[in-house]
Amino acid sequence: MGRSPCCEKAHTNKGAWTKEEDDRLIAYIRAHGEGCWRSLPKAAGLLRCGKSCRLRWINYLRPDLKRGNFTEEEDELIIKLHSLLGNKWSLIAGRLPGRTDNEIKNYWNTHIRRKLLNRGIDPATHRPLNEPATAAATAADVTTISFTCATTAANNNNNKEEKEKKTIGFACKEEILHRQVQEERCPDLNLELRISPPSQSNQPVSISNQQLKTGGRSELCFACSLGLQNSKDCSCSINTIGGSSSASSTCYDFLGLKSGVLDYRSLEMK
DNA sequence: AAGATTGACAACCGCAGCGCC
DNA sequence: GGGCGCTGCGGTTGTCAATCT
Repeated sequence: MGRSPCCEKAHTNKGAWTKEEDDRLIAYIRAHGEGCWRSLPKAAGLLRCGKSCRLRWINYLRPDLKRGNFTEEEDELIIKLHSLLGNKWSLIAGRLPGRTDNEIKNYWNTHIRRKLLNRGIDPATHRPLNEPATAAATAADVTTISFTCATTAANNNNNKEEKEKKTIGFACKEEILHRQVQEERCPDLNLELRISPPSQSNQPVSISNQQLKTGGRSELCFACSLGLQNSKDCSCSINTIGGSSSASSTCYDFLGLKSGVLDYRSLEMK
């Protein structure tokens, strides 16, 4: 097929950004706003590709960024989120205001990995390093969780679902296992994780403890189940455009953003 | 003091998803 | 429905400073 390159590499700068380039980028975005990264460099008079401009802005120049060291609370929150989400740095960053996915990814690789290893915890599986192989393998499997139960009946031949199975999703059996693992790991951690299949209300699958209590509401999309009910990814029927309050309030509260369950300052870690 | 090694983090690369035509 | 372009994401690399030998 052959996609055109994102920029004319021969005429673009690479490497570290200069103060002047930063100033130009900031001035342009202040005047015109974010977006249209491909045409931005030319319009702003920068010899950079749009991708580079976007990265520079998002990771270092955005005014709402919180620079400086990570706090102990942030450390522990990252660990908890990583145990749930894996290397979904953008999702993790979304729970840490002022932090970027790149920053968190780097911090994880340089600090937290070592910290967990020092604690005798495998940073990939969040299980003890001396865990028997079978248990470790089980935990590793849990990091790749799927919609299998929710979708196999109706969507056996759905390629998209197959892809989701390979990436991230939640299966009923595996979800329960995941929750059990989570509880073992962090017995004091209450993330109010409520996951259910996307718009498969007639299938009694993926029932969390909370759902058992409430009768198992399950009409929400995957985005909603991740607490992204107002995101562009939300496709569930209850999240209508215009966002009636009843619709959005019906969505689950992954990680307790709305309910405040995930007030990490109140979380205790051993 | 100088070279080697390690650590931290900024930046790049390639791919996938999505929307538009 | 399929091609194309844009954007965002995650993995990897590059660079520089600090530390070690």
